[in-house]
Amino acid sequence: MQEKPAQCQFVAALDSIVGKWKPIILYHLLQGEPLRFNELRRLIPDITQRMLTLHLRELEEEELVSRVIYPQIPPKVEYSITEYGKSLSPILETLHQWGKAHVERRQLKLENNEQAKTD
Amino acid sequence: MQEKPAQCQFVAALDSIVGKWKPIILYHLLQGEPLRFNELRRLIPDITQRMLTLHLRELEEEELVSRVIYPQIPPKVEYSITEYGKSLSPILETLHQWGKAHVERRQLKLENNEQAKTD
DNA sequence: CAGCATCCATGTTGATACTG
DNA sequence: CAGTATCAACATGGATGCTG
Repeated sequence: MQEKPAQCQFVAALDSIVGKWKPIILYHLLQGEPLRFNELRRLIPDITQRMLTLHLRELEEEELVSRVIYPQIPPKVEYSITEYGKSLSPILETLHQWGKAHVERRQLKLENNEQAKTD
Repeated sequence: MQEKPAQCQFVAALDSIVGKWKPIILYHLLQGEPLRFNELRRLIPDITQRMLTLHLRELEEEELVSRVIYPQIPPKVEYSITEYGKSLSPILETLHQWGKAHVERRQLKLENNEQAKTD
């Protein structure tokens, strides 16, 4: 632990966040409303059933998301962000802001390249 | 782009940061001093030559890191953080803080479980 | 010193079909 | 509705040997 202290924390944090769909799942749940399985699917059109299940299980395992089952037919399951999960909000927000700027910057570069060609 | 705006930014941001070793590489370069290839290897003992090369190339590609070659024998190459790369600092810092708390929390839970057993 | 090339092991995600 | 199971594809990382 002593010889690679910084790395541990990064890895621990990133493990909770990475996974192709975790940030976007957390993002939606951080809006505050509990969401049902199929509601999440609709909000994240490209995700497969399988990956949504897997990632939700992992987030639940880490106590970032809570899962409430209503024992009824048809089944109803609601996912919501936990108090602990809310502590991720600053990270997600920072990532979101930076990502936005990053995309815009990349876009600008492409446009400049196009411009250079026609000059 | 319109139907999944949030996702794009997250993915864009995370792409720049993930990769098993990127955060730790950026972390070291963010200290300010330019570092040579083998200096980075020493600072990150577990990384392989291959991965250090690959990740540095990707970071360079995104203009987060700059690579300066001194044409001499033996070769000398220095890597340093770019101005743009410095904009990642808040993200890395936030991740680092959260990761630290996350690890401590997990540790606490384990201890409590041990405690429960002996009770 | 600072790499590149090759091959291989593993992990992650996707496609598809099926179920209480 | 909210999953599970299985198989296949692809991405990521590691080990090793070689080079200007």
